[in-house]
Amino acid sequence: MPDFKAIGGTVRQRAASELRDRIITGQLRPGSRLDLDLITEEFGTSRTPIREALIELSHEGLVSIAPRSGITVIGITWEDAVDNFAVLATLAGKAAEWTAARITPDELAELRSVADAITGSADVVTANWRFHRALNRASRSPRLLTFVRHAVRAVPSNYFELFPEQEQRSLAEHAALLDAIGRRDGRAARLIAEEHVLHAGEALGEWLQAREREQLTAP
Amino acid sequence: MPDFKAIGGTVRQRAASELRDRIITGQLRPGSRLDLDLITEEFGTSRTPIREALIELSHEGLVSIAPRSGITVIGITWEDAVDNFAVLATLAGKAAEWTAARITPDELAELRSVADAITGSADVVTANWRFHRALNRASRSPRLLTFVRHAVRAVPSNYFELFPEQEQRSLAEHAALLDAIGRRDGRAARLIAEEHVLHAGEALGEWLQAREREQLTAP
DNA sequence: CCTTGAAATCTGGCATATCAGATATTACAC
DNA sequence: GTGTAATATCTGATATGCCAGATTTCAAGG
Repeated sequence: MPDFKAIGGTVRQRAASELRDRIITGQLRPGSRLDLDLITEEFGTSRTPIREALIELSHEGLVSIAPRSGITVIGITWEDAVDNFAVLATLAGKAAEWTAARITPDELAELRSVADAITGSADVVTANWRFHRALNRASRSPRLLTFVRHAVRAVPSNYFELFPEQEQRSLAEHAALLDAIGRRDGRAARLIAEEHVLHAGEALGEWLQAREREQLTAP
Repeated sequence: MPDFKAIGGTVRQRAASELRDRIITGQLRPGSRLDLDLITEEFGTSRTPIREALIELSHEGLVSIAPRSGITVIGITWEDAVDNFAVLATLAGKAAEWTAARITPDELAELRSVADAITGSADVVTANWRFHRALNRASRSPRLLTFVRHAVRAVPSNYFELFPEQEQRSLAEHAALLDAIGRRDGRAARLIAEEHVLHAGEALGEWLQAREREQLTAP
């Protein structure tokens, strides 16, 4: 979960982050066309960094760029968002599996303490994020991490602050996961991690679905 | 498996494709620095498209761009390449699961005929690619497809032509997969597809490992 | 000899102008 | 009215040039 609230250094990164969020949150509707010069004007910069930000989003499947023709928002439906979370769950499962196989005793101890730090933390969201980051990193797979990054980017940036009520179940799942990793049971770790993330995805799906109904009712 | 031998239209796409291949195949070694102006000169274009191509590769985790400092090849070790294939296997498994749940009878019939067309085809590689593409598309998940694309891009472009001896096992696995999908057994489809791709990954791993030993022996 | 800091230099980020493919428009023939 | 081809226009792609942050160099001070 990189770039978490980190609004990057370069104009390009900031623009990509901002535009991504507008698409993911539905401010920019699928099918709508984007005017490069208009965005340029809004951001008060030149076209180059905006253009490059949009190229980035096109690789993420959020917009479609037709050479010398136009830029169209593809966006993600709420079904897509749930799919994305399911993919994230699959990736997290694989990460947990590899972590179980590759983690060192020191890292495991560290991971446990990071997990314990979530309880009673003033900033549960960040603490939780740290846990998952440590977990993923322990997989020692830079390749896998790039995929996790992509999946996390497609999650609305404010999502992780939305469901505090999930906290109890989440903590229990963390404990079970750590237990499996401690036993070096990769298969179990994979299943638990996958379910864990999937649960969060289902909650997101319900929220998005409800919001879509609202928007249809009172546009 | 998109962009298969499609060397894109724009300079940026061609450059990205070419540079990616040099990194993946090891022509550009990890740790080596890239000179933007040098590459520009080689491609006979301006810096903009080359720069954008490198930005793309940085998102794929293949190079590291330090703002106003330098561009360094990260590359992928052969362990990374195997990891990448394992990720692809995981994604393919998920795609097969969803395909089993979402495929229409028409699509299934079409998929069977595409599978049959592999046997005795003059171009087995392309026929095989078509099958996997159809399989993935039937999952009806644009999100998942973007991830599959990313994973496929990190596979050496000539890899799929390297191991004809795998053909028999491959065909048997395709049949088993189609059978599972026909039964709408998502769980089985996922397992079979995952194993299927993993087998290919293992072969790649052995090949890369052998090549690395060669290079260490006679550099 | 090591530290420090200022200047030279290197490098990518950004701004701007121009180019070319794609699309829309218009005029004309039928 | 319909089809078509010439043309005007729109839009991203590319070429250049300049700028600022990062790094290196090197000399002065200790």
